Amino acid sequence: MRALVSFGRVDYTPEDLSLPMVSERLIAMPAAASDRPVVTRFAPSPTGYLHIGGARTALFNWLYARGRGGKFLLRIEDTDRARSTPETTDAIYRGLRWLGLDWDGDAISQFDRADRHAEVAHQMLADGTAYKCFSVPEKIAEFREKARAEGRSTLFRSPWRDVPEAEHPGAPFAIRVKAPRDGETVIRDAVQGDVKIRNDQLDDMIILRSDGTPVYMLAVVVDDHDMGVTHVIRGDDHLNNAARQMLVYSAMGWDVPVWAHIPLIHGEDGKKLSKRHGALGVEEWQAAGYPAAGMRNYLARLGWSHGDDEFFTARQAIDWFDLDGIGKAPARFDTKKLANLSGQHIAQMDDAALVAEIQAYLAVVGQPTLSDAQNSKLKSAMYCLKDRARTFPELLEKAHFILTFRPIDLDEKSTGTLDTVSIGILKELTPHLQNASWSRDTLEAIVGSLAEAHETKLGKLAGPLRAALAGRSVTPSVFDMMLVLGREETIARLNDAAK
RNA sequence: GGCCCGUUCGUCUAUCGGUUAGGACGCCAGGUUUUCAACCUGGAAAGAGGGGUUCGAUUCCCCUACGGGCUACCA
Repeated sequence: MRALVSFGRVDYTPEDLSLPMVSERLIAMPAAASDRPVVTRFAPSPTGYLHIGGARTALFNWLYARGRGGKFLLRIEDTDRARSTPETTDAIYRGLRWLGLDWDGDAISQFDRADRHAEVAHQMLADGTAYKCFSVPEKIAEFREKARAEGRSTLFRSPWRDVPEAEHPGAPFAIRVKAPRDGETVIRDAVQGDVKIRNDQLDDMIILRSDGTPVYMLAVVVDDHDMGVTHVIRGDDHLNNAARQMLVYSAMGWDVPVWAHIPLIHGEDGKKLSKRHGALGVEEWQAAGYPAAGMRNYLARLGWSHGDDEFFTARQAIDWFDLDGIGKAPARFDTKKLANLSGQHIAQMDDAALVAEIQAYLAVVGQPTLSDAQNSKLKSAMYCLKDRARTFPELLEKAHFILTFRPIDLDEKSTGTLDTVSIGILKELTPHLQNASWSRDTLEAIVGSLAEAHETKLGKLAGPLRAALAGRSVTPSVFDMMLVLGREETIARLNDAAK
C-alpha cells in the first residue's frame, strides 16, 4: 500500500493523477510503516557540540528504534562546509557515545550525496513536477522586501512556472517544485495530530540552486527516502517544513514517513536554549560529573512520560517508550531534577561500571586518572560512597580519604577541629583499636564508650576522628572509613594526627 | 505582516466528560543523625482569561492573551 494518497479536491479521474503537477491534496498516511521494520534517524548539523535538545531528539529516535527491533541511523547534515569540520562532527559522535546512543552502520554525509539530490531534482524536471526558474535572487529579495513593507503576502510566484521550454533564455536557472495552489496539505503527525496547511500558503520552493547544489529541503527528503527511514522524529521547528517536504515525496511518488514533531526544550528561564544558558553542550554536563544514565533518564522524561514513572533504566525506557507518550508543550530544563535522578542512578549502579565511568569523567575534565591501586580501593569503598552522591565530583570528594596517601593533607576546617583536647582523646583511642575485632559493631562500641568516659556524645568525637582519618569534613561515616582503611592505616593516621 | 504549534502546582508531568485534580523534583515544618548526602512524617502549591456544547467540563469547540516556530538560491 502506498503511504501517500493524492486526489483532486472534489472527485478525481485517472487524468487527475497523471497531471504533471503535484496533486492538490496531500495526506501523509502513516499506515505503511506498520508493515516495514522501523528505521529512525538522527540528522544533526555539526556545530561543534551536541546540544541538549539534539541529544533528546537522538534519544527519542534511538529508544523508538531499539524498542522495536528497528534501526537507528545517523546522518550528518554537513552541507554547510564552513561549519562542517572533522572536529565539529566528532563532537556529535562523542556526545552520542557518552549517552550510549549507538547507531547502525556508518554515519552518512549529506554533502557526499549532493549528486543524488541533483539527480532527483532533474528527475522531477523531466516528470514535469518541477520547472526551471530564471528569476535572480536579487529581484526576488526586492519583491519580498516590498511585499513585506506593504503588508502583502511575501510568497514569491515565479513567472517561469508555465513558460514553455522554447522560450527559456540561455541563462543559469534554479529548479523549483511545481506546488499545488488549491486544496490543502495535511501532515498526519504522531505528536501534533493532523496539521492542515492551505496549499496557497506554500510557495514553489527551490530544490536545486542555480549553481547546481541541492537545497536542504530536498536533501532531507531524498536522504530519508534512500535510507529507508520510516519514522521521522525531530524538533517541531520542522513542522511547517514537513508540508513543503511532502511536495517532493508526492512528486516522486514516495512513501511518506510517520512524522513526530516534538516540542523543543527551553532553558531554566523558559527562554529558548542558547549560549546564554551556559551549559549547552551535552559534554559540559558530562564534565560537570553527571552520569550518562542520569542524563539519559532525565532527557527521556523531559517531554515524555510513562504514567508516574520517574526513575527507570535504559531497558525500561526502551520497553516503555512510545510516540503517544510525548507531550505537546515545550519543557524547561531543570538541573535540580537532573541531579536528583543522577544520584539515584549512581546509587544503584554496578561498582565496576561506576569506577569505569568515573575514570572517563576524570579524563574528560583533564584530571589525572586513578591508578590500579586507587581503582580497587575506590571499588572497596563504593558501598558507602555511592548512595551519598549526585555527581562524580561529590562522590570523589567523599572518596578523598581512600584515594589519598599518608601523610594525608588536612584542609583548614580539619586542622581547626583537631585541638589539643581532641588529640588527647584520639591518643586514648589508639590502644583500644590495637586488638579489637575489626567490625562495625565493635568499633562503634569502642568509640561510644570512650565518649561516655569523657562524658560527651559520639558527635563530639566524630569530628576530630573524621579530620584525622580523612583530612576533610565531608566524608562517609567514620566507622565505614575505619572499616575500609583497615586497622593498620587507621591507627597510623590517628598517630599522624596526634603528633 | 501571513501561516502553524502550544498553555494543569515554581519545574517535569498524570488525567483520555463525573477524581478531595494524582505523582516526582524543588520548597517549608518536624523527626532521625558523626559531617555532606540520604532517610521518615507532615505541609503549602495548578487547570491563562472569556464564551459556548453538555445534566456535568482540566478534558470537546470558538475567541482573546501570552509563549514558541516557520515564512531564504540557511540548515
